[in-house]
Parts: sequence; structure tokens; C-alpha cells
Amino acid sequence: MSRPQTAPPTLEDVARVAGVSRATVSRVINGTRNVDRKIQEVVRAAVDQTGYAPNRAARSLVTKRTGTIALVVSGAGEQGEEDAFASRVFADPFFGRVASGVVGFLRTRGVHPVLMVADTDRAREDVLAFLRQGSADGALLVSTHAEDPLPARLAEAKVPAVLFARPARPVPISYVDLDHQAGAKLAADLLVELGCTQVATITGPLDVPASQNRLTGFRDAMARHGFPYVPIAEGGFTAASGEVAMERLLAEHPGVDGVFAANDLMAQGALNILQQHGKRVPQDVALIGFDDSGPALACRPQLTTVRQPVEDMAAEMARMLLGQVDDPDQRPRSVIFEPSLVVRGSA
Amino acid sequence: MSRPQTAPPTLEDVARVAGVSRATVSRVINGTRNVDRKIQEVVRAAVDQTGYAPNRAARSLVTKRTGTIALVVSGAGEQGEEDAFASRVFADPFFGRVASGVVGFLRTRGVHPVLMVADTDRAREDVLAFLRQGSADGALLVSTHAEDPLPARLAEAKVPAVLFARPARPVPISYVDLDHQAGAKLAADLLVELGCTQVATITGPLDVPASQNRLTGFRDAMARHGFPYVPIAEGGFTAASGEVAMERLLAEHPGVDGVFAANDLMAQGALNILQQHGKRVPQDVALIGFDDSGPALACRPQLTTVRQPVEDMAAEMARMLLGQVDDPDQRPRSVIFEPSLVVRGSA
DNA sequence: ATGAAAGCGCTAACAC
DNA sequence: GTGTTAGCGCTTTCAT
Repeated sequence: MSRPQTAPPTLEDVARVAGVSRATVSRVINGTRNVDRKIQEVVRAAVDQTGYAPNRAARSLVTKRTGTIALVVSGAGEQGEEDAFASRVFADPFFGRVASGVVGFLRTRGVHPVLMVADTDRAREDVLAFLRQGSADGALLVSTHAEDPLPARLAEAKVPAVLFARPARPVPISYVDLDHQAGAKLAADLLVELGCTQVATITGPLDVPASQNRLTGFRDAMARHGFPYVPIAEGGFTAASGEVAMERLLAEHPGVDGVFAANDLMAQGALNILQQHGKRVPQDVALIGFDDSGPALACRPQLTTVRQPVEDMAAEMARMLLGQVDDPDQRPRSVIFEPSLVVRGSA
Repeated sequence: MSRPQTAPPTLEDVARVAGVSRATVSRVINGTRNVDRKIQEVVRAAVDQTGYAPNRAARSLVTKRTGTIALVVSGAGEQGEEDAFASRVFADPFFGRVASGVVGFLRTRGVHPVLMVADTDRAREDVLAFLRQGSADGALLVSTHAEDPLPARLAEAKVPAVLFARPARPVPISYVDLDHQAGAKLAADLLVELGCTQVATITGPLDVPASQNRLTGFRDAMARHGFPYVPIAEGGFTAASGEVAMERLLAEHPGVDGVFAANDLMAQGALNILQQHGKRVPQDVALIGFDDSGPALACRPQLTTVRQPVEDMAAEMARMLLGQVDDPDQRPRSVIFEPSLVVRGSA
């Protein structure tokens, strides 16, 4: 460290110390081309000695790559409640799992995710501009809203992008998703196996494909078991909405003995209400959640739930995105993950 | 949009369309210097027409600013369980609130947070390198580990940085924090007011200053109320650790009638155990949490808790950091927030 | 195998 | 008030 307070060392500095040209240093750093063994060592020594680290802006300027991707959470833009959207979505354990999977995958690849929230038209334009002028190499999109225009915009801008979950309306864009129907079937099968005969379900917002698929899958499986009618109550993927839904279900169908909630948060809410009404879970009512996120373990009894491997799915998104960045002409692909049943105490 | 598939428009392109020089376009875009009204309009029109957006890399190369800051979560680097750390921390609602506050503040300022996890020495070096060679203008650090060397390293590298919470050992670095002692006192006062006489507390990890302060504040307040002895059980800020701690407390002090848990997650765990042992909350045992995060609302009864305005604190961190970026010679500052009591059903 | 030199897109002196 | 010009630090032909 010969230069205490000064500007960071540049390629030029390293080259001078090593007694070679900038180009050579650049080559050994990037591992391109053949460079003489001996020279490589000399250069590496000079790098260590100077504490050199490449300037990403300069590199990016010439390579047109940033080593950065956007991790964007997109949602409905209720005017004037922007921050509310952000806090709602970041409070959901689901998003934490996505972030965890993405970071876990990217960390070893020298790529960094920048967090963006796209909850208004303005914010969406910002995201688009950010991507279009190359501030990031691509985007990972978690959309919470069916009418989200961002997927289509990204596709038409030909920005490398991967979605979590299939978009509500067809868009030529890559995504990872879960076999929601299979997951719902897992729940239905267990409920029937347990002997439940009055089964109901708390769905997610029905404009979201995942909610629809879970509902459809559940109904189909129940029908196949000889239960053509399944009462439903629509929730909003929050614990509070799960409570409201369960109240309604109980009011309309007091004899319900099995409930499938489309996520763990709503299952948690349902559990609260069930217990409040003196129903024992799982003895009086069997309850199954979806996701297998943190709250499932915090409940008493712990939630039997359909596990969605969110971290793996997020990692796969990142993998796909990087592939797309390397080869922009790749056509859209999708990877579907299989859910699994995690049996705990609630069913 | 005259150039369909080609490279994004540059300043040069805009200048040509507007019939002025690059410099002039740059001036109107950055709002510097006086530029003739009429010309401004012409330029803006040209910008719209071309769909121009400044290239951040190029700009950053000359300004030495990136418009990016690092949001780093730093923690103990248990060898080989890197991803476990990431998923643990991102699963904590606390971190979501930090992210939400940070994003909320930065979004209007054109600054973007990049997410980094520093859980190993290697990862910490990466963060440092990232910052030192100017890939980000500064760092927001949430440290979960008392022995974390990162704050000191950041300080000595003279990287603009702000911590969430005062570092365990003195470091000349800015931070925001909560008056933990005052928060704990709020809890103690309520418990005493409710008539509890056998009060215990579940602490956070005792090497973390925040945990220590909450404990000290609680003990002091209880002592002042005439209760010199307060049984404690140390937890790890997770629901599961709260369960273990509560079990132990109950085993050693079956008559306990008031519990203060150092965060909501542990309070939730404690609640599970209490109810499992047939204790009614709040009738038999009054229970108070800390944070006022999501899980507090999902519990039954809902948690009475000491609110920590995490989003505001995070926003303040971001504000302080940007100030520091603008004036790097600023000396370290700290801002302490006041907690407040949120009374719900558990006490 | 290595060096010289051009240039990525932008800002900031400096002239006019 | 506006244009000219010199780089910022890097990669990458193109020579050698």
C-alpha cells in the first residue's frame, strides 16, 4: 500500500510496477489470451502490491456489461401509497426467500442484484430506463399483480429477464414456476385420506394465475375423490385476510372439517380463527397451508403445508438470466418445479 | 425512435438532432450552468425524440459517483453454511423493514441499493473491494454479529458508511440506533402496572449491544420498581429460541406472571409454550415483545410490544449516508430514535 | 506473446 | 451562453 490517501490504483499503476503494458495486465486479469507464465506471476504480484481492483464503470463502458442485475418487485400502483406497497411486500417472508436464493446464486458469480420496486407507472418507467440504457444486464421480476404491464414491456424492449411465475397474460418471456395444481392435489389427497368430508379452501387473489391454479388443482382433486362441491373464500395472501376468509367460511359452513389455504400466512390467520371458535386443529378441523415459509413453523400446531422450493426457484431464475445475458438470442424458456408435502401438526 | 434495433442513443445523437454540442445537452440534462430557454426546449425535445437516457457507466467514470449504495447484511461466518446465513437473515421480518425503509427513501433520489451479504471473510473482502474501487458510493450496514470486523474496516478505508445500531466496540462511524433502555423501561413499567410480581425476560444474544441494553434497561426499571431480581433466559432472536427459553423459564420459575421478550419472534415462541402449558395470556402471564413487526399481529392474542420504527430508522440511515457521500469529511454522527409502547392483547 | 493506440459515453475546464 | 477539447480507466483490434 504505497499510496495512502490517494486515488485507487489503476491498470496503469499496476503496469508500471510490473514493468509491462496496460494491455498485458488487462489480459492476465481477465484471463484472456496467452500470457507468459513468468509475466503472469509478475503481474499478479504487482496487483497484490498495489491493491488493485478493476474499476467497474470503466470496464462496463467498453464491455457493455455491468455485472449487475435488477431484482424488481412489481405490483399494483395504488396512487399515493407507494411506501405501503414496499413495506407490504418486503414484510412477506416469500420475498425474503427469493432474495436469499438470488443472492446465494449470484454471490459466487461476481454479479450483484440491485433492489427495485415498481409499484407506479413512474417507477416502472424508471426500471425500464435503468435496464435499457444498460445500468443492469437484465432483470429478475417478481410480480404481485395480474395486470402488471412490466413483463410485456421488458419483453418488447428485449431486455434479458426472467419472471417468478407465469405472467397472467401470455408474454414471450422466461419464467420459473411451480406446479401449483400438483401442490393443491397433494393437499386434497391428504385431507381426504384423513377422512375429512366437509372441505373448504381459502384462495389467493383470483386474478393471480398461481391462485387460480391452486384452486383448480384442489377442486379437480376433490372432485376426483367424490367431492364435487368445495366452498371457497378469497383472501389476499395475508394473515389478516386469512382470518376474514375463515370467519366467513365458518359462518356459512359451520361443519367444515378440512381447510386448504393457498399460503401459510392465510393458514396462520385461519388457525387463529379456528382456535378462537373452539375448534381443535387438527382433531376438529384439519388445516393445510402452502409455501412452507417461516410462519408455518411458528404456529401451534405447526402447519402441515405444501412446500414450494422458493430459494431453489429463485436461484434457477438467476441462472437462467445469466444464461440469457450471455446469449441474448435465446428463446424464452420455463422451468417448472415440483411441490412436496410437509406433514406437521395441523393436518 | 429513429433507430429501431441499434445501440441506445448517446449524447452525441441527441446533440446532432438538437443541432447543438454535446456539452450543451449535458448541461441541460444535469441542470448545470445557464442555458438559453429556447435551447433547453429544443434539447428536451431531442431527448424525448431519441429516447435518450444517460449511460451511468460513462457518467460514473468521470464523476466518480455511481448513484449506487451497498446495502450489506453482515454476520458471523460459520464456515460452509453461507447460504444458511442469508436465508436466516432474509427470513427475519426485521430485514424486510430495513429494506423497505431504505428503498422508500432512495427511490426518489435516483440512488439504487445493491444487496450484499457479508458472512465470510471472503465475502467481507469482496464488499470492501466493491466499495473501495468505487462500485458504490457508500454502504449501509446491518450487522448481526458483535465481533463483525466490517465496521472498523469500512471506517479505516474511509468509505462513507452508516450502521444500523451502534457497533459492539467503538468505531468512528455513523449509526442510527434506538433507545433500547427506554424501550425496555416501557415494558417493565407496564408489567408492574399490571400487577405482575414474578417477572422474567428472554434476552437476545448477549454479545449484541442491543440485547444488552434491553436487558439492562429492563433490569434497571424493574429494580426501581422494587424488583431487584429478574430471571433471564438468553435466546437468539428466533421463534424457536424463544420457545426453548420460555421452557427453561417455566421449569425454573413456574410462578412467572410476566415476560418481556427482546423481540417479537421470541415473544411468539414464548406464547406458544405458555399456551401449551395451559397458561392464559394475558390473564395468567402478561407477555410483551419488542419491535412491532409482522408476527406481532399474527399471534393470538396479538402481541403488546415495544415499537421500533425500523423503516424510519432505515430511511434516516440512507439520508445520513447520502449526506456523507456529498461531504466525505463529515465526522461520524449518530441519531437515536425513541421507542413507543403498542398495547394489544398479550399484556 | 506483447505493446501501441483507439475509443466506449460522459463531464468539466477552458476558450470564445 | 455555447462549443472545443481533454481525459476518466478500461478492453480490444491491430501491429510487431
